This record gives sequence, structure tokens and C-alpha cells, in this order.
Amino acid sequence: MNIGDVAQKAGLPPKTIRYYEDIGLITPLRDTNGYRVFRESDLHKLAFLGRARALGFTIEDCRTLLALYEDDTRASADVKELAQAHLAKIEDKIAQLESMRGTLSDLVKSCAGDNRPDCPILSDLATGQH
Amino acid sequence: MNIGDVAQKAGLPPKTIRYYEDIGLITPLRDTNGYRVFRESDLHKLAFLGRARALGFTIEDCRTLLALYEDDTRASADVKELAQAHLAKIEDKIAQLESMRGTLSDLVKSCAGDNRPDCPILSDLATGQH
DNA sequence: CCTTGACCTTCCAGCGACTGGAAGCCCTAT
DNA sequence: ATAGGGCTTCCAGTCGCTGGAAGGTCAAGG
Repeated sequence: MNIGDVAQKAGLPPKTIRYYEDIGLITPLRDTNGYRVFRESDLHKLAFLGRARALGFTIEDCRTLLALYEDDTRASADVKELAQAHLAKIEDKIAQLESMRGTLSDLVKSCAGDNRPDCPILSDLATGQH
Repeated sequence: MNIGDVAQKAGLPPKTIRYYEDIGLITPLRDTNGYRVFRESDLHKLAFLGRARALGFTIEDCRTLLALYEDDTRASADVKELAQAHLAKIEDKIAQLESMRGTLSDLVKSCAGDNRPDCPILSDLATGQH
């Protein structure tokens, strides 16, 4: 398989796949013309990576997850720990964003949004007082 | 005021303040020795920027907000529009993260987290099937 | 056989918003 | 005189790609 095919099947852009090779996540073979040749195992890894990335794992997490996946003697506890730590970070970020949303939506509601210059959004930013 | 003082008062690291000068958000004066000299108005702007950044506005949004703030003839509608667009982005991001959280917390729950290698988290990543 | 166009290759630069570190000047206190 | 802290600039790195340039390769059509 060439990069275009595998990109389509894995749902990842060719650029991303080349990048993953660069950083050593995959190591496809090479044809005599220099083209990358992907095995089924490469495709499988790419799909794995795509799903892990879609869950928000960092590239380094993905590297670890792949290594765990390929290690028959892994302990599921290690995987779970990684996932839990990641989940905690996501929950932190959600909390942050929800706090922003709260403040912002209050501000938006309180702003007339007309031709006049008076604007509680700017006043709040200027003074930190609501 | 020197950069250290203003950093403390504005709650921003000196590095960030220098960066804000680099990109033209503020233009402090200079002492004969080359040190930056901050006026009250600079401090005020920095505090404004700190609050806007804390609400998640991009630097370019902040630039626009500052300009609106300093324009007596602004229409509050312009500010509101910017804030609303930003709010929408935040809500999108929250939705994304919540979807991740949902999947991840299911996976974490389903994983024994013991010494055995069997792990639904890895199976899910490998196959995309739960 | 030649051309066209789609694919592939590498390499370099840029995104956003800083942050770390090096090298060196300045100022104050002892 | 020296020690320390603070200030300066500049360069590089973060993260995960993404865009673009310059050029090689391949299959189909004329």
C-alpha cells in the first residue's frame, strides 16, 4: 500500500503519517523508487494512533500505549493508570472551560449589543469588577 | 515602574510582558539605561490583557478588544459579537472534551487494572469496537 | 514516444503563546 | 571590590501538525 491508500483507510492525512514515521511511531518499508510501502501491521498501528489521538492522548502517551499494546506481558494496571491520568487532565480542562463559559455568557448577556459604546464586557476586562 | 513590579501587579511573568511588547500590544518607555519604564496606563493594559487571556481570548482577539476599549466611538455590538464567537468556540471545545471524557471514563471503568495483560482500553484502541 | 496529471519524495517554515537558557549590562549594599 | 539580584537581548524549543516549494515516478491517452 502507498501512503495515499493507507491515509484513506486510516483516516489520517499523508502528512501526518510521514510525521509519525519521522518521530518513530511507525517504520514502513521502502520500495525501490523510494515510495513508502505500508504493511497491514502499519495500517493497524495508524488506526490505533488515530483513535488514541481522537481521545486526546498526547503523542508520547500514544507511544507508550503502542508499546504496551505490543507487549504481551503488560499489566492492564499500567494502561489504566495512563488513561486515568489523561482523564483527569481532560476533566481539569473541562472545568477551566466551563468557568470561562460561565463568565463569558454572563458578560455577553449583559451587553446590549447596539450602536452605543457602553459595554459591560469591556468594563469587566478593564477593571475586573462586574 | 520596572518590569518586575509591573509583572507582580499585573500577575503576568516578565517574559510574557516582553513578548507583549514584541508583538506590539504595549509600548512602554525606556530609561537611559535601557530598562523598560511602565506607566500606569501600561499596567492597566496589561491587567486588561491578563483578564482577556484568562477568559481564553486569543492574542489577536485581545488586540481587537484593546482597540475597541480605546475607541470611544465603538459600538458595543462589535464587542458582543467577538465575545459571542469566542463563547461558541469554547462551547465546541467543551463538547469535544466531554465526548472524550465519556468514552474514556467508560474505558477506564471497564479495565480491571491488575497484573493481567487483558485490557479493554487497548482492545478498543486496536479495533475501534467496544 | 511524449505529455499530462496525479501521486510520491524531501526539506524548510510557520502556527500560538509563550518559556527556558545563555551571555552580558546595571544597580545597590556591604 | 565584589556579590547578588534585576534587567537586557537573542536564540531555541514546546506540540502536533500543516503548507508550500522543488523535484522524482508512474499510468493513461494521443
